[in-house]
Amino acid sequence: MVSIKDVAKHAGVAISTVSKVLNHYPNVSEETKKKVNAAIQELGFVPNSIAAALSSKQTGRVALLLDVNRHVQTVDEIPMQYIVGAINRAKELGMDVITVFFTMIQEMDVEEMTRYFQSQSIEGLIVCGLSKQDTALHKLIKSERFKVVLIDAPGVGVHTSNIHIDNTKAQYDVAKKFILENKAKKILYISGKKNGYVSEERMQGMKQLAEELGLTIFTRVGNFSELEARKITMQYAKKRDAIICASDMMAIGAMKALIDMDIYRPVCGFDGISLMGYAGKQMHTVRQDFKYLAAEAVDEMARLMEGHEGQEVIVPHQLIRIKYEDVIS
Amino acid sequence: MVSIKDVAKHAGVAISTVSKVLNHYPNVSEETKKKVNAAIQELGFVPNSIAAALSSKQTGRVALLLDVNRHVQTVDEIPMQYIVGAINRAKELGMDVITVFFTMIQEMDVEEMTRYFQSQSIEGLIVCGLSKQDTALHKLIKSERFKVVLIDAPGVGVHTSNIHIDNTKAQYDVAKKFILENKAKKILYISGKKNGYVSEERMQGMKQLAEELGLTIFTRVGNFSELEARKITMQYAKKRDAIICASDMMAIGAMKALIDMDIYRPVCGFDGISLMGYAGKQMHTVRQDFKYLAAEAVDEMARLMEGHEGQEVIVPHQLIRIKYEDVIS
DNA sequence: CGTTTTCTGGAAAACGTTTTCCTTATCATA
DNA sequence: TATGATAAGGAAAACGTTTTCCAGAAAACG
Repeated sequence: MVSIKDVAKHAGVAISTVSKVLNHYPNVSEETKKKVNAAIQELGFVPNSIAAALSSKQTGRVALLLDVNRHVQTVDEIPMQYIVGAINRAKELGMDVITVFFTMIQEMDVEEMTRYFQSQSIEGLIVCGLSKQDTALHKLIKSERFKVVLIDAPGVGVHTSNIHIDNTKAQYDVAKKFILENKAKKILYISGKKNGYVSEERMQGMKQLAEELGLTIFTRVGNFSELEARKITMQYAKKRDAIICASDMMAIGAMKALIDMDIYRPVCGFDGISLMGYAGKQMHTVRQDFKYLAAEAVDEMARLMEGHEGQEVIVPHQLIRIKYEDVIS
Repeated sequence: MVSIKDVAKHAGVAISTVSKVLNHYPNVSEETKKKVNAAIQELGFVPNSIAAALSSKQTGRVALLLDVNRHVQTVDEIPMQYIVGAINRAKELGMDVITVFFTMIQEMDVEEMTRYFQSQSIEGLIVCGLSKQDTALHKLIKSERFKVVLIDAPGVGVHTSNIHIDNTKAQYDVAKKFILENKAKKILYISGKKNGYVSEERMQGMKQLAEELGLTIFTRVGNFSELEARKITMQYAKKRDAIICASDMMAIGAMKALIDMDIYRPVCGFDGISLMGYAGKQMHTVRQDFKYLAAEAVDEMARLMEGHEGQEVIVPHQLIRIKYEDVIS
């Protein structure tokens, strides 16, 4: 393995000089730079990032934390979008590769997590879909031992940023459009997780809307589960004239139930996943660009690593009517 | 940051002794072990894997290479299955973190890849969906600089294993069952990628079957593309009485086309993806357990890293009739 | 012409481990 | 009792960088 040492010898300079060239230090003459670069070329030198990390105490390693519950459902495309978005952006930034973790977040304690990340020399955490019960993770974040970017959860600190769409407004807007268009009066709202941040925000949007329109909205907790939404629909849809779901997966569950019951009710979703295009007719929904969200999260992480303070970032969303033609590539 | 040095001092032993305890060396007395472990506990010592890697020249780092063409289609769940399967198994084995790469395999050259993996101190590559044109990657593999496990591509060497189902047999079996059950005579076969290994194997299965049944099978290259399969179906389905596709995504494309054309033809797929359950009626297909496949690939990588020679691993598949109820969780 | 400042580049410590030798001490064997 | 074998643990080099500090040369200044 050819090292910086060999390069130094071959170029007739000191080790430190090679390092300076490698890291684009200012105080190296053009001439020396050329010599060193020539030596690098000739010897086929490749810097060893492990050694660099050890020496500089900076690994640039970031972990992407995904909730294990999400991909039990294999059709859920959102985690993949996060991964693709994050990794690609990380590469663009020359940031060290992102490692993906599927943690049973609920089951780990702070100690264990800290130990793990520390031993892996991970400096930053991008956390997707944190909920209130994840106490250990909350503690970890508060400890400010790591830079943290939260996707879809609140929290700002010196080392903590968060990024998400305006869920309240999005739910309000899409539901309003949907309700007015369908002249719906008796809404069944299937909400997300109890204690989930986004769930509560979306619920808030529904409440605002209900008040504004003078409607009472019948709500059931669907837990972001397709199956649960299906059951709820089975049970309550007959007496309602429209169904609004806090996620597309639940909207799919609802639609499947309606088909089984052989009745028609308009359904409104949330997320804008491609699967919608396969599963049903066209449908009102909120389109979130998860890849973009993750890419922005990485950018935000980069900011934190440069020493900036945490902040809240709101990314835009779109109201769409999704259908098969939109998702086929 | 408390280091091995601090532990040594606190326990009143030498640095090397602590290291030996950490790595379960045999020649350490129980007494010393206890002292050291106590010190580790008291100081909250966490070993630094970066330093260990540098010193031992063993990182245990493995990269999972996924073809970028695959997840342009956001609904393709297979890459995610690979990721989950591989990462979870890696964790079980205590193997070092798996890094996920989305490569435009065709566009990379050997130098670039080698440099990248070398600089990241990556020792093993799990490659998914290699095809014949990927010359650079082929060179890289032949160079035997890295341990390689190929998923769905042939190749065995001292440092190279491969793992896959028996594609020929699977295609033969599922097609036979499908054809006999539907009493089909005029088959349209939509094949995978030209020059793709699995595509050719599956094609081989079809040929065997055609010969055996005395049928001529009309084949078109679908390139594993839903859209392409849709077009092919539009063009040729009328004159055929059944459609067999080399992948479920293409089967979905075909079914969508049939709906648009308002004609019925039985369709046979391959892969057993959950999306099938959402997109259509029930359908014959071959179920591959991609998570398991990836997990086995990681096991195989572990074997290679222990110094064993490469080998070919065939994993089992299942013939199934997939439907919505099977995939909803 | 002497003095200070600015530029370059080198020497060496440091990062936190692993690993290879050595040195004792203990023990069994002849 | 002498001799070798074995067990336990220590000292120090090595891994490949970064980074701090220092030295010398050249340039700028008065």
